[in-house]
Amino acid sequence: MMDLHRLRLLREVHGRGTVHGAARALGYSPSAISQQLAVLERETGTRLLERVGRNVRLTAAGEVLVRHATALLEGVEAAEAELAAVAAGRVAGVVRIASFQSAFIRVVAPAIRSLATTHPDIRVEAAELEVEQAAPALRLQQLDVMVGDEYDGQPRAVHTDLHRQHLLREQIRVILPEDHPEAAADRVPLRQLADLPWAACQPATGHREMHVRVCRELGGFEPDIRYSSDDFLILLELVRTTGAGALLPDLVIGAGAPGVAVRLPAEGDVGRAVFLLTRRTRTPAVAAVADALAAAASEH
Amino acid sequence: MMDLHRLRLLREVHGRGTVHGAARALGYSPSAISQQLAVLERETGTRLLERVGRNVRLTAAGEVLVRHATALLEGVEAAEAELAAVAAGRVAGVVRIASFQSAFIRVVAPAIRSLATTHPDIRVEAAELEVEQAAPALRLQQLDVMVGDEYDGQPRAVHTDLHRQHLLREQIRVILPEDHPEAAADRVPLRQLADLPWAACQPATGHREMHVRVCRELGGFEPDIRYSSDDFLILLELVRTTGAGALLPDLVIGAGAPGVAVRLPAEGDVGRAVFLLTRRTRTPAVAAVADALAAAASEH
DNA sequence: ATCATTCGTTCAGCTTAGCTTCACAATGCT
DNA sequence: AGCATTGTGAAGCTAAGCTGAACGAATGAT
Repeated sequence: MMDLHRLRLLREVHGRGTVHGAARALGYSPSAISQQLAVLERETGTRLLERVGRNVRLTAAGEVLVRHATALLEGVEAAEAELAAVAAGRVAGVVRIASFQSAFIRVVAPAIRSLATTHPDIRVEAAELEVEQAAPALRLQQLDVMVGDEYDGQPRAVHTDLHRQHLLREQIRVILPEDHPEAAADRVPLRQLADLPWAACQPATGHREMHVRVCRELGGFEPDIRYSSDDFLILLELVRTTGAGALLPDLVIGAGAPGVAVRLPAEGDVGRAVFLLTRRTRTPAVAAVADALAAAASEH
Repeated sequence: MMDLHRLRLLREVHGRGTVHGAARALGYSPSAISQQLAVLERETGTRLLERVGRNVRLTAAGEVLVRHATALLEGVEAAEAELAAVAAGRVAGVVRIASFQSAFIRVVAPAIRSLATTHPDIRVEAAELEVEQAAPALRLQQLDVMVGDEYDGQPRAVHTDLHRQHLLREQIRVILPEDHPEAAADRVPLRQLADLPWAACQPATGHREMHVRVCRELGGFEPDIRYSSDDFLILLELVRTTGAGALLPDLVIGAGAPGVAVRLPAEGDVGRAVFLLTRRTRTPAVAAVADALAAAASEH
């Protein structure tokens, strides 16, 4: 078992370039450093230092080891910091979140904001990422929380080894140009919109499949999807400027969208569920983040 | 400074749930474990264990520490493994590459293939990622090598702290439907293609800007970009099926594309440079990967 | 060319971290 | 109640790891 103390000495020698310098910096005699590094070489069966002039330089193997050493020592510092925070009764740690766009804006961002005051020792890292890519990352510990969506009638893959928590349910709205004749009524019959050009996400996405399915089942027509983008905000903008229609969940609309009409389909309700996924064993920090996300979601 | 040995004992106790079990497993007396953990508690100023019945259980702080401990111990194992490989004269380590799509297929993938035999101890992780996002990741050590592209006349941001290495230069080709009248000649005058619908990448990408600029400068017209995707293979398919045109670099074409005509613009040459970026201090493993990428690139 | 200085390493000697053994209190099974 | 099993503490021993002195090699000043 490699010893951290020896690695610290090695790193210091690498940083200062001389054994004496490292000894002075760490409050040891040069002899101690030399002996410990000799032990490290014996343990690993590798030459780590070579003399050059009256100084020493690390060998290639030494460089390799020093890289790992710095990483490990940083890890120790992180451990000490988190432990100190936990000991003081606060929840701490790094939590990495992945989310799709609209939940990112409406749920994740507000949650991060409130966590900054309720749990200042939790460092949240967030990225926009698709659900399908995120599940493996969750298992590999590269990710701690992921926020996913699931349209009615299009169940996602079930991950029995992961913990799923419901966040919110929302309605799918019909988005029309303000001056569209059908925009007068509160509920819009989809079958009247068979000739409308549509804006939707790229093929092979949940939203695109939902769009096509809803038009077929409730509207009885094949939609003419003329514009596509995976960016919901762009879809909204496309409706406003090109006069196309769109089917968008509540989260995208938020408080309301200027320049477009937001209606419900007359034929029936279509919904979307938003949920979060974590590993089954939650750290306190992950639990706190999950709670904050649930609270932010309940605002909608 | 926290000691790895104590952390190992803590982890073992956590895993087995009893001090005696951990002692048996590690070949110590139970007393030794107990004493070392007491020292750890004193050092950190935290209670890590609590008695439950005649066994012990970790406190919340203990759980936190044990999580860091396992990560650190894994790090030590990785260090030992890499050091052993290096000592045996082989180059080892984990190298993370980011690349854009076409270089991924034509350069990165073949390089990975050849590295598997020339350097079996290098573990290569590769992801498709855009250049602009990758430079910060490179600095943060989340990434080791990135492959980027640069169209003539559209220089990328200069990163003086990173090392840039030229990989290859390629021509931009005019891709036409096979039955297009201009496809008869070897070199196609762009000005004859002013009325052609075009397929190109999304707005605000290097390729899209190049496309518009080339049409304006060499062709003297504003292109009617009707189809857009950031996936070059989709663009190629769009040309084959919809009859649109495209401007694509050699790497996308590869050995040749069935069903379309690949020509050069008559008005002059447009090129694209492909390069790689690493941090200035390269580890042997990163250097080996860079060499393999350069070799794979020289095939084109 | 010579000498003083600085460097890294080695050896002897000492201190103490860390182990074992033994003893003891607390718990749970029969 | 009796007994095995658990975790912890005290005493004592071994060896890891430190200091200080001595030595050879390299460098820079004179």
